[in-house]
Amino acid sequence: MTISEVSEKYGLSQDTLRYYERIGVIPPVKRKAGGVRDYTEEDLGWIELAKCMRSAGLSMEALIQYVNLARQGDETIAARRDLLNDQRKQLMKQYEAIRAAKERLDYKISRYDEAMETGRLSWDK
Amino acid sequence: MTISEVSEKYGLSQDTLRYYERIGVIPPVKRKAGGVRDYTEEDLGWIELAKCMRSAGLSMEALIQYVNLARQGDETIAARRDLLNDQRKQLMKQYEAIRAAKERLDYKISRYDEAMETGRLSWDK
DNA sequence: ATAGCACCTGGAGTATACTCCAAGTCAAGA
DNA sequence: TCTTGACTTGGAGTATACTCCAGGTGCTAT
Repeated sequence: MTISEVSEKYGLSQDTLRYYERIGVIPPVKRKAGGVRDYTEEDLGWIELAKCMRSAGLSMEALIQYVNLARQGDETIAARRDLLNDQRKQLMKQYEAIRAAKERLDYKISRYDEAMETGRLSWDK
Repeated sequence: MTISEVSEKYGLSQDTLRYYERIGVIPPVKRKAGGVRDYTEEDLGWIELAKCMRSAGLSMEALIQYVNLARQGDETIAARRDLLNDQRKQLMKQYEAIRAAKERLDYKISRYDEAMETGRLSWDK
């Protein structure tokens, strides 16, 4: 699969795909004649993983570490599991922060909806 | 309340508090003699709101817009409600992204936990 | 009165994550 | 053969959100 097809498929720019590979967020992609990238199914798996985790807010650094460990083989299984657990913890914190903010927004919005009838908003918190 | 007390109370650096005020994430804080900031309860409310929304990932720009509208009075009630609704939508998207990533992490972690017993990991997705 | 400390401002510097660009390679069609 | 277009690399530039710093002011305790 070419870079333009992968870019299309995942909604990531070609620059971003090359950047991810350059810094190690995904492992190196094999090239065909002329040095042109030819993405395999496995490459696509890494890209999808990176996209999923990035969209949830995981840092590039965490992804790079995970890829580095994965490339070192089975001795790093425990380290990888620990890394994933750490990231899961981060994610749960972020989840809670969003839940709290959403609750606050819902409260404010309900007050604004009321205010739309009276034309003014007397108290704000 | 002084800036050092506010910094302590909310876990935001003094630099960050001054920065938030400078760019308009919170409205201007009244000064006492010598130009020193003296935060009121209302100021603290704005800071807490900013902290809550920032921790959930809302952009500075959205907060600045909200503060600007709020400072213009009751004519902007509808605009503020719309802005809050937009931000709520963003938040729900982020919530879903995190949920999906967490699910994927949970799956991977469970496979790693299994692999800890056999010492290797045969398949990865 | 003077040393020390908390505070002030304006501006420069940093980290993260892209995003853009120049200059070059290569394969395919006119 | 020549041009076109997709691809390559290395490096520079950008946006966001801080974070740090120099130089200065003013209250307070000795």
